[in-house]
Amino acid sequence: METAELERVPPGFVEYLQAQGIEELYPPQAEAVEAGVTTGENVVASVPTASGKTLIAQLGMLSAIDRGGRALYIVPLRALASEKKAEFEAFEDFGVSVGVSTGNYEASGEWLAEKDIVVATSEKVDSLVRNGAGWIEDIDCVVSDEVHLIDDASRGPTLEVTLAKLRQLNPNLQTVALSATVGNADEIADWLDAELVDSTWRPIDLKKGVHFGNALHLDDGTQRELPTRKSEKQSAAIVRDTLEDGGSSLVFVNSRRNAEVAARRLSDVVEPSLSPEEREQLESVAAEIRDVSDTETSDDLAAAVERGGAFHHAGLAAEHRSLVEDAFRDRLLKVVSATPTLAAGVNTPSRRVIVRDWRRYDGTAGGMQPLDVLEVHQMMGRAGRPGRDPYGEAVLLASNHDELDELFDRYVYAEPEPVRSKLAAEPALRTHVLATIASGFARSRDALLGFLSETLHASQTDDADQLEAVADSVIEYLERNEFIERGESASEDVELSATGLGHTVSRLYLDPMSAAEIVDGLRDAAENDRTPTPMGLYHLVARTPDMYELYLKSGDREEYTELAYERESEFLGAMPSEFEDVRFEDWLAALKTADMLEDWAEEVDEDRITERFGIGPGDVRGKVDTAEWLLNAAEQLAADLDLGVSPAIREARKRVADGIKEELLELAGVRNVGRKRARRLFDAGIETRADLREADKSVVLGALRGRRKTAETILENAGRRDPTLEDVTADQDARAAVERSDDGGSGAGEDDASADADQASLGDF
DNA sequence: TATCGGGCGTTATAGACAGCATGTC
DNA sequence: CTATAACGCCCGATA
Repeated sequence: METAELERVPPGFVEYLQAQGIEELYPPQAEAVEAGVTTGENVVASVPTASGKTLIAQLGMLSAIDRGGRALYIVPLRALASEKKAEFEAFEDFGVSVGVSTGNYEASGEWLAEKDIVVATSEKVDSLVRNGAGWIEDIDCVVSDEVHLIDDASRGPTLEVTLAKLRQLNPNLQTVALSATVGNADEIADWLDAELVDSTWRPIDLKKGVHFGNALHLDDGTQRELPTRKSEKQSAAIVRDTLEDGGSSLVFVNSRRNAEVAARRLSDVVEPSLSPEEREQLESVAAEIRDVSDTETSDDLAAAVERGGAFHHAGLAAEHRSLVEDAFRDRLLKVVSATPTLAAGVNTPSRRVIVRDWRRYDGTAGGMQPLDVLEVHQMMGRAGRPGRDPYGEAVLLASNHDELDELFDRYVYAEPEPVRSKLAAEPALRTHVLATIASGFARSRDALLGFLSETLHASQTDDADQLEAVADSVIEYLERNEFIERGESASEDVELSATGLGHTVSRLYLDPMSAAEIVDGLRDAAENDRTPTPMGLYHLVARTPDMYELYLKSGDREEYTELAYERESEFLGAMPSEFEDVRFEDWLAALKTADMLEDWAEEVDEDRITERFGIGPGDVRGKVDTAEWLLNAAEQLAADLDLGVSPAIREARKRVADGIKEELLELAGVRNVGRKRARRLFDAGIETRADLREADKSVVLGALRGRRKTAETILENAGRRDPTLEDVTADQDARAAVERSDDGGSGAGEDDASADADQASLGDF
């Protein structure tokens, strides 16, 4: 089918496609049109990655918009939300507006009501539904990207419940679900009353294979010689081979450390082949990476990037990750070794994909477990860049002949697992049962069970008993913790309604178990008439299920047991017994997490923290972010319950959020003043907002290292009458002081280089 | 005498959503 | 309970 034949899409869209050289629809896309994506029909598309899924979604959304409707695009990751937004923004040329809504970006619900297309994460959509955003009911077409993630135990139920709610809110809603190739796409289609487009067609050929010894064995039965040199690893040989062919490689490994080690080694392979121009460009990417964070991880990454390689895992800061992704997409980086983050994230195609490790440590299973077929297929699906590579190649590595056969059976020829709902589990139902009751979707036990019968879970099981049993125990839990109340029991049914506290918990998007822990801890403090300390609060939020705790390493047990006794008086709620309580281990892990948060709020340097706790900059930022979020929730719970501890919580929250000691709170409240600037000003004797308004301008300028423009903005934000700094020279004492304490910080000031000379002489001394 | 390499025991193990109200170095 | 790779340490061989 030709794009010119497309109907029911906004004028301009066909031209937009043609401008990109798209004259003809791919077979799965044509199938989707036949199935009725453009006429409002529900469609489930189960097709390989990079086979034009997005266009199917666009056809659904744009035809809905053409009919005067609006569309919602649900993604699993924030990074994908930004990627999709950027992609859809091209539609603004023909009058289709786009907005994003994720936790950290563009929260305002009303503003989104104006947009034709809204991109959001599943949790955000769930939250919008809970908070009664009116415009959600006006959605005519919802797209669920990566719908197979319903299978994920921790986040899948949210997507499942959210889709069920959207469909209940608007019975005429068109649902377009995009899935990787899975074992049971037909079941998903049945659940959503959708037509199924099930295809294995790809625009570029994907060859899958296994490398063993000196040969690459491919799934079409052919073999290619690919020798490993002496003392060279298989992955190095394959990367070298790809390089000689002018392509890039993506290597999937099973741990962060393996990713870092592999990047170092594979950079050795890549480095000699770099051109001078490439070296120069890589050098500048490396500089940007070092700018993101001053940590060992950051330095190691920059060192690899300079040599044409990189690693990629969740210990990296988000900016690190996008720098690596962009440089790899631009073909500047020739090899990236990554943990599975990259397989699920933004689009990073590569000529060759090497799945080096196919087993991963899993503590709950007690050792190494093979990866799911679906996961390996997702990794392999990254092979082959449309329009750039003639084909893609995905390779597993075997170390012996038996493994060669095993890998072919297990992954190359294997069907992916079916998607199974994980809804019938207490943690998932705890939060969704409360939300369903609080937002009025169900006002009784029967209504609740009725709603649950519309989920994928119900369509996948014959007897509803299990779900019902879990739901009942969750109802009991929620009632015991005063989140819901039972009302009249009319005949067999029981009325259910949320308490004020329950509404707050649902609105804050907290796991009820986290809320219960927080409420208990805060009540304990209030009853004993104690003002909680920051450490007490950090520990309180660190031990909730919403915080992913740091892992206890060997030796940590002793260290943190000691710390626990040392600071026993600060903890909110009873400390479990060191000898009798199995929860002690978890409680200690939370203490380690709290200790890290306290370090951050005590202005300990990022690189000291990452070194001390054995984590990356991405972990620090992630935990700080979560703590900030949970402390905000705690503050609102405290206010709701009138516990009188809100000011202490607010202070602790601000301190982790900005990473500052108490004395800097006021300064950091000024716009454009963060952790570092506040410290510099304070050390120069400017301790308050009033000081900022009255202090000697040259001292302010000196403390801010002679950055005139920054200093002016800050003075203005502090409310200074006459913020101009013309004719003011930086106070050299103040300046020298900050540069000394910055420990050789990189900067020359904007206006003169003489400060560099000063610094050098100080350094020599 | 300094350096290298093998053998062996020890150690550690992927990921990342949400509230609220706007801005770090 | 299941694995694997990297690393630190010790020892002995080597230039």
